[in-house]
Amino acid sequence: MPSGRPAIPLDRILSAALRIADEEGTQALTMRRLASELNSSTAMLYRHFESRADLVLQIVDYVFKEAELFALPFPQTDWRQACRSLARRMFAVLGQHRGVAQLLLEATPNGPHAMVLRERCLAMMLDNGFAPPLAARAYATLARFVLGFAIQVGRQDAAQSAAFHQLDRAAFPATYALADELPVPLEEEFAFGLDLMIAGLEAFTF
Amino acid sequence: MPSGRPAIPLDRILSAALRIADEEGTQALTMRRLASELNSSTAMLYRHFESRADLVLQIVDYVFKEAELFALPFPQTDWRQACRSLARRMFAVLGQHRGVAQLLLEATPNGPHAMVLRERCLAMMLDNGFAPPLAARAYATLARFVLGFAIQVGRQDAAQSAAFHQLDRAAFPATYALADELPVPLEEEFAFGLDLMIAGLEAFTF
DNA sequence: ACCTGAACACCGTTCAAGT
DNA sequence: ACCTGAACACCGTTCAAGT
Repeated sequence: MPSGRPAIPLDRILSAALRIADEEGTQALTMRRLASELNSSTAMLYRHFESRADLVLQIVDYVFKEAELFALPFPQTDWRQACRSLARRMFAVLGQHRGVAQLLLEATPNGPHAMVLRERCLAMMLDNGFAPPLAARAYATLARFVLGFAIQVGRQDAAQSAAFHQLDRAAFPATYALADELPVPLEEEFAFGLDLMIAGLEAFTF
Repeated sequence: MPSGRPAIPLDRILSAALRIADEEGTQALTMRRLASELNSSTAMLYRHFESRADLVLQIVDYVFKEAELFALPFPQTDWRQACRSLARRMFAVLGQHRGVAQLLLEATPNGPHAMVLRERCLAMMLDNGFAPPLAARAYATLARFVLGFAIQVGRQDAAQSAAFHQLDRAAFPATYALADELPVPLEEEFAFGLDLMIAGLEAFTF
């Protein structure tokens, strides 16, 4: 092929990387795998990214932009609903992209989209009468709560549910009695924990 | 050296592995590194562990045993204090051993110690009048909350705190106003979130 | 029986050499 | 200017060969 071949656009690299991470898991996202997916070489990738960690950073920002979390409408009338819907949306997005939550552990998102989202959320809390220290702690805690649960998506043992019914009833009476309720699906744990935290926040806002 | 040299005891391997993971991070815990720490070879490790994942599993169980979480006294008079102290202890243990929380993501702990701990916690909740579905959800959610936060220990950017004071005040008024409160230390986020969840649980227990 | 050295098939990263 | 093939220093895992 002659000399006029264009450089591979960044968007195409990132979407290919995201697809690999989602479909085959984070560990399958290697520089060689990504390069071969693009019919190119690993050295070419180092023209776009300083390192594998840098690639990860750019993928995270790409997802934030794709999800347009920052564009969520905030019904300022009720901070409970605003917090609930934002947290759920964020959890859903991170859960959908398996690899991204794990990547988020390595680098806190300080890209432009994440900053706008934080600003809008903090402003909403202040508008609703949250004292400044409470707003800061509430936002930080909720954000970390979402990430902490999102990172655990898809890690449940399938074989675990049957084990609770085969326990020694005498040694584990309480666990045996709750065998029908265990294990709790992660999504339900998330929703329940979120409701508990919002209910707990009520006590701080009069 | 003659033939009588004994096999390396499992405890010595696991404690060496834990020390490497704690001091140098999970990524430094390679089979070669661990083998050379023991003045041995990688092939020898495969006599004790089926794979690296299996090594990880045994390290997790080793920590549970070391921490003796299952031996915590439960003051059955107050479920709030019992939940609070157990969650804090667990968080502290996991936070202290940097690598272990990360390893816990890969394999839910179903070792004997984890099972005893779960039994005692569920029994305590039932004794305090929790309805069975509530006890199951409360325990599952609290356990996952602890792990979700513990896994984020030690991942904070040191350079981040200064950034909040250098923001464009017009574009980010709320964030700028809260610059003194941000970022919230992870330990404080954990304690605050735990208090919120326990406060939220009050509503379910009359 | 237990361990070793060396091999196999991978990684991330770099760089002289091509067009 | 942009890309490539090949190299370097690593991985986890396996296995014939030693004692």
